[in-house]
Amino acid sequence: MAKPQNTSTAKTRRSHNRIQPLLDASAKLFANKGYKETSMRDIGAEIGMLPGSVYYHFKSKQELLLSVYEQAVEGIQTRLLNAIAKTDKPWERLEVAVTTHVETILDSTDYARILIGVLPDKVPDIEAELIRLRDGYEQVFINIIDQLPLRPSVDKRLFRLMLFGAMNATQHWYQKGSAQPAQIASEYVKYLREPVIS
Amino acid sequence: MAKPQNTSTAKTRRSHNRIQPLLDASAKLFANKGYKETSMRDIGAEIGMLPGSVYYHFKSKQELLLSVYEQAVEGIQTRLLNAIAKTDKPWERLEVAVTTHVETILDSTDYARILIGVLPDKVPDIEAELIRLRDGYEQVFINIIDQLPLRPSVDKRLFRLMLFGAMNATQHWYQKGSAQPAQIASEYVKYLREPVIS
Amino acid sequence: MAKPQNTSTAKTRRSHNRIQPLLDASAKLFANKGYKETSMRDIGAEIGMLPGSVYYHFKSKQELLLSVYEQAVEGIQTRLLNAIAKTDKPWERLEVAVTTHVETILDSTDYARILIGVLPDKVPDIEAELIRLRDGYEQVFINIIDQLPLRPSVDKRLFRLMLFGAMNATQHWYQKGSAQPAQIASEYVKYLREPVIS
Amino acid sequence: MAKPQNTSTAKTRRSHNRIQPLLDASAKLFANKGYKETSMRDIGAEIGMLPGSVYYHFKSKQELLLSVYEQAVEGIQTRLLNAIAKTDKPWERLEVAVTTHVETILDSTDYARILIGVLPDKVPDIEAELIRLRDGYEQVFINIIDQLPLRPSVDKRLFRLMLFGAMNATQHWYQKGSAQPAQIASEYVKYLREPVIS
DNA sequence: AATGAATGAGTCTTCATTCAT
DNA sequence: TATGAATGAAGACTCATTCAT
Repeated sequence: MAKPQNTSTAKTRRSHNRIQPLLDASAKLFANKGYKETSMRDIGAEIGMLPGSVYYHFKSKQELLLSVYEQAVEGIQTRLLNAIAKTDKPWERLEVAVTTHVETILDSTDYARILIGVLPDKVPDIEAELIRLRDGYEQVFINIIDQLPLRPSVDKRLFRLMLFGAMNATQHWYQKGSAQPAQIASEYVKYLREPVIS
Repeated sequence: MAKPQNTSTAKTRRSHNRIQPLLDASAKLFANKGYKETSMRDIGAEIGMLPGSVYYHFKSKQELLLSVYEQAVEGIQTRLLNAIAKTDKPWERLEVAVTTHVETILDSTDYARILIGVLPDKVPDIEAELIRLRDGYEQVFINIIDQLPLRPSVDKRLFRLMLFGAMNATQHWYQKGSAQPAQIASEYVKYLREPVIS
Repeated sequence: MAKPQNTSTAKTRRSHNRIQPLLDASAKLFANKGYKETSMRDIGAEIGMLPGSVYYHFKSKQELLLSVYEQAVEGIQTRLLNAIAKTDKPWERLEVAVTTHVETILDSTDYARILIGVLPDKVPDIEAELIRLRDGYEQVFINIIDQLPLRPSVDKRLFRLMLFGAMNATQHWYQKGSAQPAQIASEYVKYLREPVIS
Repeated sequence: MAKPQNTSTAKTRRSHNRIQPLLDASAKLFANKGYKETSMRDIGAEIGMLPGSVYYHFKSKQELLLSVYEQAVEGIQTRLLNAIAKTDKPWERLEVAVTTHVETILDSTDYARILIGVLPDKVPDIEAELIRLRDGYEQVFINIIDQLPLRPSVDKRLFRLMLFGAMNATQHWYQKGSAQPAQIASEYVKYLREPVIS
């Protein structure tokens, strides 16, 4: 997912110009090693900054995670909304959405990977906030699925949770070289949309 | 999953029986807080033992995790095999398997939850061993899915990974009171087996 | 051996000057109690610092020892070279060298005592480095002995090892008040230089 | 040095028959790794005994060291006395003594190596006792040197300390294959006895 | 805006020792 | 005689955080 374009004015940008590198470094490390496994020293070192200096910009490690999380959600959500804007057909929209989601959490910047890799319940102090952010994003899926012509017996919430579980799990087994993210995504949709039985 | 039943006499039981409490305590804490987030002090305290004493029984925290993991795999696998033994029909077998898996990781002991909650790549030193154990269990699913009469265009590996992702994710959102684990499971199978489209 | 004189101004001195006190404290404790017997807590306490704080300056106990060892070698070597520069006569040079060595390891700073008191093979991880440093110093003696007009039947290496053994052992039995280090040194040289037989 | 022959009666021997293996194991480990570096667990393991069991035979690690030390002194002393009994000539006696000592601390059992390798001042609680034992042995050398026809200007104590330092240091640099212990020993005596100057 | 220095609580682990059995 | 189990103190080291400069 693209780093969120900086919309701030020249003035604020100047004073905050270590913020973005800091977020990028954190995103990278949180995504690759995990939140707990990443130290403030690691983060600082990544951009040639001492651990104490990081505190000038963020008042705690949790704040850092929160900011990264915010940018991550904003980024993936923007991308998703752009992608689904291209069509009106419900199942096509779902496929595009699934493809976008899977592609984003698999190969793009490190930001989106955090959304799946860092579990809110491992950071109790900001768990609620993290979940709130994530829920905002998932709402897009709720809407898409809501438009789907599904049999009444299908529980749309369960359907979404199933889909999310499947999509997010790709991060744990996907490795470059085998199937492409987009292929995985459309297969998943296909298994749900068409009868799988021979 | 059943804790290995203690077949020893009352006499011999006295000596060995700090191992199992230790494993139980570890399972509980690893499952609830995470591996890294659980300290040897926590584990010891859980059964009224000092941190150093734990080392009489396990030579490292990793060894403890490994043992817990082994028991977890053994337990869930036994349970699964028993469950699917009741029927021969492929789709029924799958449904039973999915139900068993979901029920096990949701409500039974803390052991099975570790299988989903503790990611092997967070414990590099024993990562391979952990994966090996887990793969043994997943093989059962591979076999079940292999027997399914699926359209040739369905990639069985992807099908399984999708299912696993969906099943394991339940652990992150399930809360007692709403849908029952068994219901969730059979819904998931239904979405795959029957056309969801109205 | 002279501690490196601090040439910095009062201003800059403030920041850096915990390193040298730390080395001094380590030298003292390593020399008096031994490497293994000295804890990071001991070292920190010696200069009113908490154990964790020591790690701001040195990344491990071994690094600390290594630095102390380096300063020790540098100090004794400088002192030795200065001392032998005063004369050209081979036996005089040896006597001056022996005297300097013995005096240094007996009464001067704690640094030199470490060279004899801390055996490299007790610190396997940096053993090679320690030996390399020590060898650099011993080379000076090799050169001095090489200039000595000795009977061809004398094995210069053994001669040196004998001398070193004798000199360094003084540290284990010497106590202030009896013979002076310089006297001991010149006696040792005399026993080798002149016939000891009546 | 030969393990001290067991002079106890059949009765006491029977009850103490784990003592000697324990001492042997300790001697081996203390000599190879050092006193502090050897744990009671290491010692027990060496003879298939649990750490707690060792305490049935010795009430502390220090007691163990003390016993090992006693046997070591007894052994090397017996060997030395036997060796020097063969001649009356003072310088020959010295050469035999030096040879015996060096051979013993270099190649024989692990016992004698402890005498040089374990420094009494690292075990303050029994330091005095250890020194007393060692002094008993060194007395033999005092006597031998006393018989030597030395110039009056030679300080016999210093002469002995020099010799001991040289002899004991061999343990730190000697490696099988180069000069033989006996050769080293006789060279050392030669350097003192005959003028080394060409 | 950042650094250098330090803190204090916590991490896993080791080990001499004790003691009931 | 020896074991199994546990203790408690200590070990090296890590880390989020603070703060004067």
